[in-house]
Amino acid sequence: MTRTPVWKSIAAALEADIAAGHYGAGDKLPTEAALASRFGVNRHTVRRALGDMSERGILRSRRGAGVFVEAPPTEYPIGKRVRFHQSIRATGRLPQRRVLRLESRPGDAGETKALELNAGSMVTVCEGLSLAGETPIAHFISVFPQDRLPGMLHTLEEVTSVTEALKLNGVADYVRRETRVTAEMPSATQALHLRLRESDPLVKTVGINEDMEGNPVEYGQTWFAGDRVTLTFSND
Amino acid sequence: MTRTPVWKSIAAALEADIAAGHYGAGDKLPTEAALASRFGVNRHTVRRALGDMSERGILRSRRGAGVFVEAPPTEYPIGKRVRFHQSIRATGRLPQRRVLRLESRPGDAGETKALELNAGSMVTVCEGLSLAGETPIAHFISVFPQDRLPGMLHTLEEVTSVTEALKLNGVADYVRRETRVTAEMPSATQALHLRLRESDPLVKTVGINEDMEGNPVEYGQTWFAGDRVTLTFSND
DNA sequence: AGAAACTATACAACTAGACAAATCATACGC
DNA sequence: GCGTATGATTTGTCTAGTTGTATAGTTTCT
Repeated sequence: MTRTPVWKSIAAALEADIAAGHYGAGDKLPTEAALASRFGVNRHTVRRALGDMSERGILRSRRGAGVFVEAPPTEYPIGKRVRFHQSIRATGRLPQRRVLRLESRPGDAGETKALELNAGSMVTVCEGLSLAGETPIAHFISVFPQDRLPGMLHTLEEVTSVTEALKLNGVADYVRRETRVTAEMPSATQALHLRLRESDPLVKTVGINEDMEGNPVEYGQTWFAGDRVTLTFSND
Repeated sequence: MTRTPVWKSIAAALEADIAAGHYGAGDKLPTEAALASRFGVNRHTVRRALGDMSERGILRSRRGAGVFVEAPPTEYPIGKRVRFHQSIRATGRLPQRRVLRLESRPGDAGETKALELNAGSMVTVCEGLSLAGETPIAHFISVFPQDRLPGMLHTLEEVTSVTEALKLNGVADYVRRETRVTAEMPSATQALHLRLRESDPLVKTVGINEDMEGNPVEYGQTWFAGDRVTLTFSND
């Protein structure tokens, strides 16, 4: 008789609730147990509905915490000027960076080549997370030439915006020379930091920013949580 | 689908930090609360990681004071006497070897030359993993001269320490004649065995041990997981 | 008979919050 | 200058709640 499975109608009911504004982005749904009793079914049946919605990106569950309504993906424009803080602020959320590592060391072959330095030149490395509000968006490793920007290490300890840090080091403006995009699977640590499963793919961008004289000032690798961000390219 | 528990990734990340020298012996780690927010998890999850590391002797915590680095994961001294079991035990952890391959065969050109044997002489080969506690530290291939040490093949089946195996074959003591160090990227198999990404570099050492009469008794190649081990050289 | 949907139970992993106990830094009194 | 009181920090412990996963059994439809 029941042509449609129970779990599908549960998913539909929950989607209707969300569409009606009953639950907004970021809100916590009732617990699986509560939903199970509300719909008069077993918890596993609810879980199937929730699992389906999670796969479609509507929900995200955190073990031990609950199930939450996911925000629609952030539009991240990549063009001549790539500015993280501006992009996030445009979506009405608070851009943040959390620094995981900050060090000076000799650059490896790839880094010195990208920054057009002599082999073995010192570089300043900043690794961290980009957040929109509370949600981690991306994991990045930025490499700066230390001889051209000797004060970056110190500046980055106090300033979280790259744009601002560069400005404080004499780079008033900078533009993106090139951006390469690939897909990668997250390492265990990345999955942890970005709060996603090891099976969720990342979008990796490798980019070089140069100052107005054409000198490279930053070689950056960024791993975006694929389903939280939509990269958009424009030639402006 | 979280294959590796979160707390294990946290422990691994902290161990890597310690191995990289971000926190030295005796240093105080960030507070549990700070680590929790850095990794985006609950404090209890951090505590589980710290507890695991404490059990392995890497950390020591004092109520009200903080968590301190007891011993860096692996300071691996390379000098006249290179003793894997001693080095690991000194860090308060259980040294282990897991044998992957054990065989006798004619030695190739490089092996017979290093061991000062006639071309085509038989050698005993032992390939395996070195572990500190649960953590794989290195992948090694040891080659022994079979005519000087005919019993090694059998002894190595029962004894995990090279020092002990050599002693049982009449080599009471031995010293390192020379050690060469290079960097290599791991093969897929090595990455798997050492539980690291194929992008994580290895430190490769090639060494010759000789008995007190100056006869080579072991020609060993070892690939260390670069972020878990710090090789230290001394001329004692 | 077999597959799909659903139920039932149990445990592991993680979150959340609260409070106790030890430690540390600082100000105060003398 | 020195000991002490005090309050903030930090780890240790406890209770409770939530999601993830595994196993096994029942119903229903074809």
